[in-house]
Amino acid sequence: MPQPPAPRKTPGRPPRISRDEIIGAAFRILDEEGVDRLTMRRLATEIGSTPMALYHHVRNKDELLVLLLDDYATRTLRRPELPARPRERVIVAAEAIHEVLAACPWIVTVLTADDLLSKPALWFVEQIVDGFVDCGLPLDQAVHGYRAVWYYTAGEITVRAAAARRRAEADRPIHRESVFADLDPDEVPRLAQVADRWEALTAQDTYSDGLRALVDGLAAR
Amino acid sequence: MPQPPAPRKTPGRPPRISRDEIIGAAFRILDEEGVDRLTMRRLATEIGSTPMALYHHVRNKDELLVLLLDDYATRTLRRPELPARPRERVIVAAEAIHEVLAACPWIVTVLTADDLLSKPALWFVEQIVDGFVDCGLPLDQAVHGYRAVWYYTAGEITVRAAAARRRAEADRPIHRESVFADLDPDEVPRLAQVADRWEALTAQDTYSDGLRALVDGLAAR
DNA sequence: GCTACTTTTCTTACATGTACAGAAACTTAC
DNA sequence: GTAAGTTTCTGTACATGTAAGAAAAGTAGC
Repeated sequence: MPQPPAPRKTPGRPPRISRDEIIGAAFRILDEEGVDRLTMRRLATEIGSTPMALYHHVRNKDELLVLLLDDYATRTLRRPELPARPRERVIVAAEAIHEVLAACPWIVTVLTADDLLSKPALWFVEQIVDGFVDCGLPLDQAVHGYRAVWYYTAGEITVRAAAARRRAEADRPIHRESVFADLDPDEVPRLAQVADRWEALTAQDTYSDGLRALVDGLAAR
Repeated sequence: MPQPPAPRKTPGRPPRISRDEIIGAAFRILDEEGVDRLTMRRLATEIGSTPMALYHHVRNKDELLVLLLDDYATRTLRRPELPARPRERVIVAAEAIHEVLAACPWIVTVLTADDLLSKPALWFVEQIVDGFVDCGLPLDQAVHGYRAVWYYTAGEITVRAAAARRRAEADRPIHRESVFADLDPDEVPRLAQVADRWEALTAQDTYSDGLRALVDGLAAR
């Protein structure tokens, strides 16, 4: 004879939805309809509930996005083969994080809201800190080194995402153009020199180059 | 005899408010009541107009904030004495930008929306690019160097602002604590080692240290 | 004067995140 | 059974940014 599915022991009204269900539905919406369609109302109807019911499982929309990122990272982050040289280890670990984050631009609004110290990322943070220690840095400085790498990485992602968003809304008169339009070659000669190539130059992906420079500089202390 | 204030020649309904007036009022509100009170409605009543009238002088709220930042930077940015050594020049210029931005946390939402290529900042960008060129970098690499510095700077500001915001809302169970609560010393030994000092370590201001490392690494190419 | 045109302002309306106040659906104690 | 307590859910309401269109206030040509 079939039992009642799970004889609950906790008091109170039994939940009809769960945090996992919310995250799953949110991810579906994100995937199929884009980040703009991911609203609390849309999400509620997706799981057959009401907007405010969500707030019993998630503090607010930002936390939901953080949880989504956690979930995504857990499924996506694969621990790479780490090179033996500590400096390379730092770089590979940072690049792995960067790669995952760069692939999901929707987290940008939350990227800074929590500094990516989610559990799946901890191993990578460990590798970075440990790599710096193996480079000869004292532990405290190694942590600061990780912070510097994180600042650089988070900045790259957010700035690049903003640039992409700006390109997408091509109708607006691009701010940069107007600034670059009348550069005074006496005042800012270098900028005037590259003005026409600025767009192309800044479109290049130089994350790894900058990262290596940063790590080199940090390890050389 | 007093003339009618300015015999207009342009057709159309004469404007009752100006962009400058909007920015001025916005700044007053920002200063006196904080960024949370700076809403389009509040701003409209401040200058005796209606919310939608603002939109004829400003594309949207983000652009308003960018304009505000421009205005603020124009009044605040003072060109510092630049050292002779190119590497130091880059650092001083970057620190000047950082100092101004760090002082007004309200721009964080816009920081990335436009990459600070506003006119008052151009001189500083020039100094950074020129400093890298004088370090021996080809012009293209110098521009990339500036980008790296900007990524690092923007990241530092936004991440730090987010951390401050999080500290301000001290009621919520801080995410970081829960992540750091049960660190497995076998899995992440370094992190477990610094877990109790993490908060203090990351609260330190290490912007300049990281910047120097980055610039050193970039200049060494 | 009047009409056409232009530019700015105002009114109304909507989507969004979320606060707040109960109502609903359980368990436990009697 | 009933009462108390706890947790989850629902309904309503508000502040916000802003889209769309109507109205207002001018100029230019007649």
